[in-house]
Amino acid sequence: LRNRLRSGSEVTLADVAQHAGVSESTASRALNGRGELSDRTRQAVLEAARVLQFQPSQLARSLRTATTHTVGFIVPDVSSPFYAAALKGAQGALEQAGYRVLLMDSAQSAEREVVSLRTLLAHRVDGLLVSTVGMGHDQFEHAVGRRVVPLVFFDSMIPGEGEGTVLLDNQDGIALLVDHLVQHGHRRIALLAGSREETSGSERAEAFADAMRRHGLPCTDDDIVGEQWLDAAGRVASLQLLARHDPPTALVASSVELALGALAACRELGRRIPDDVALVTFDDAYFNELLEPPLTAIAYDPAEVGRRAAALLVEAMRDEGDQHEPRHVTIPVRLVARRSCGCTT
Amino acid sequence: LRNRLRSGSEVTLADVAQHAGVSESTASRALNGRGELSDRTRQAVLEAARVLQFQPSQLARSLRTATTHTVGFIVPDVSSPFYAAALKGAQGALEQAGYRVLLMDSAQSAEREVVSLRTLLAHRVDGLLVSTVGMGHDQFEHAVGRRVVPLVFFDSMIPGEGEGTVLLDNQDGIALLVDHLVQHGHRRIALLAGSREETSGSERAEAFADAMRRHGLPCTDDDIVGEQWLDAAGRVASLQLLARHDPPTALVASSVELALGALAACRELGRRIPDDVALVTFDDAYFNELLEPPLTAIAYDPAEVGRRAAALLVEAMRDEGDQHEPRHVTIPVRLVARRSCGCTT
DNA sequence: TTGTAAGCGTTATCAC
DNA sequence: GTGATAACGCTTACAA
Repeated sequence: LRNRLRSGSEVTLADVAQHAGVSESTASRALNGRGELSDRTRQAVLEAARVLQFQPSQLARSLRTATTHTVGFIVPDVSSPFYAAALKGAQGALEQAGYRVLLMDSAQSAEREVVSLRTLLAHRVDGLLVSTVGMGHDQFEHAVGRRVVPLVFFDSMIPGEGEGTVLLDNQDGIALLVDHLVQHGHRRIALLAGSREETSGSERAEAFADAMRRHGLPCTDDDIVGEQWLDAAGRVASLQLLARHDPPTALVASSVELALGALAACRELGRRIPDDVALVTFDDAYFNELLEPPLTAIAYDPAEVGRRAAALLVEAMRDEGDQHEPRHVTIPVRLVARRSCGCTT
Repeated sequence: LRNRLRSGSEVTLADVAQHAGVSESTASRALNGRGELSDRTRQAVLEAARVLQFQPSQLARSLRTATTHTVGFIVPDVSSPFYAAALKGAQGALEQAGYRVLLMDSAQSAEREVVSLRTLLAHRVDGLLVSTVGMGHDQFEHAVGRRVVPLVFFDSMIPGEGEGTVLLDNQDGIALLVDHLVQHGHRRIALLAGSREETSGSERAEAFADAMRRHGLPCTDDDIVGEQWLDAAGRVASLQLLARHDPPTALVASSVELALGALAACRELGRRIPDDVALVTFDDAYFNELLEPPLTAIAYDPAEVGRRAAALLVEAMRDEGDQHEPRHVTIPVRLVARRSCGCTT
């Protein structure tokens, strides 16, 4: 009783055991439903725990069992709609599976990502969910060291690393966009690109070049501009593109932020969408419909990315022993045509 | 060496000590910079730790020191732009102060919020940052029990609880909106309300009634409609309001989600903004400028809410002993006039 | 069915 | 300066 005051006022298993008149091990068993024991003692222990409002220390439990039921989650920017949604999806799925999430924001820096990784490992997380900003293999290896926790990448990966990856169908998304513009008769098309250090950035850029090539259309390095996922970057890139002597007649934005930047640039320049220049984008934000003009976009469920990644990770943590092949899942995307491409819906 | 294989392949302090040829206590001291010890041994230990890639177990450390350097963060919905931004602000500030964040999403349910609280306490977090969906005092007391961890509320609080609160200036924000509409000549104004269970919902509703009263304008319960922060709810409420025989000439949305719903409703009904009905809103999302028409809104820095809350919490955790008065901070807001109110900027 | 005791990886209090 | 040793709060063989 007085004991409680001393040790941080926490009720411990010892208190419960004493109150119930049994040993600590019996109390432990009763609470965890392990081993056989009489109904009377079990009830007594449960009752004692209830009365004392006992809450087992996860710390002590984890130290003993070498499992924390905690997973680390690393993203370039939690406040971005995509990552926020993915986080929500993952958090929900993980909580259902009995895991807590420890969150880190790498702030678009590979260096901070490495630090986050180490911090999370020091906390002995049972698994890791990461969207990398582009660590190299060496950097990654150095960060995790000899540690062997299951890890799954989502949205952005390091080839050959991790027990799984969950990526959007970037290839298909960009192809849908370009095909659609070509159907509208466009031939000079440019891409507003994001960071090529990230998988989604590089895949979308490559997919763009592929699609253009497939249609027999010209596509040089000059037609793929930008390297940051910021609307400011989208604006600058668009301004630059539209200032050409022979400007593109259509713009493909690699993300909605970039598209917003393009929209702003067009207003500044007095270019009308889609008449002067068409605009289509990856990411179908919930406000796309309400913009002027409504934006033609690639839609998908961002929370699903988090959920699938979580599912893969939970599986990997479950049978940690066996060494199975890394699993790769691709999240499907679809085209939502509105007015910014030239459609008159 | 072989030791490592046995115990989860983790390098422990014992390994470091052995490698450096010193005792565990000395190794600990060297790594933590406590106590005086010769430069030679300190170097030896540091070197051993480096070579072995030693990473102290935060688990063991926490169990021993009774401090986890972890804070729990509870929000109604991480994927909402506001909470995502607040989270980012808080995470950054906490990380700088040496704390990790354990995230929980209450999914708008008081019940789940209670569960989250208990989970976090079981993990022995050093502090709590929570935006409540509206637990009652009793529910709250029951959840935390006799536990005494510093807690600060942000955006939504429980009166009389916690070591501090960080709220937006809801009163001022709504007043600015109503005043502005009145200046435009509006007299029949209605409010699209959010959940009155949350502080921001109730304060905004009350502020609206106050402002109307102050201007000598009529304001009954019928003029304050809705009770959820969803755009779908905003749409339904708007539809209902505009279907009246004597519809309001201006709508004040309590949040940008609600405003988006209103926008959608107006389109469906063919009502033109601001000519047929004016629309203004709390929350200045980055796309407000690009909507049609651009939305007049109350702007503020959502990340700042998180940062301030984190600062308050860190302070409270630092001098946990002393019992000082709860601190309350109010985040200032400002009006950004665009076209949806009738301005012709 | 229940109790005893060892141990998880640290830090802190003593001695030496 | 440095090293035993005892916790921290729990789980789990192994005994009884």
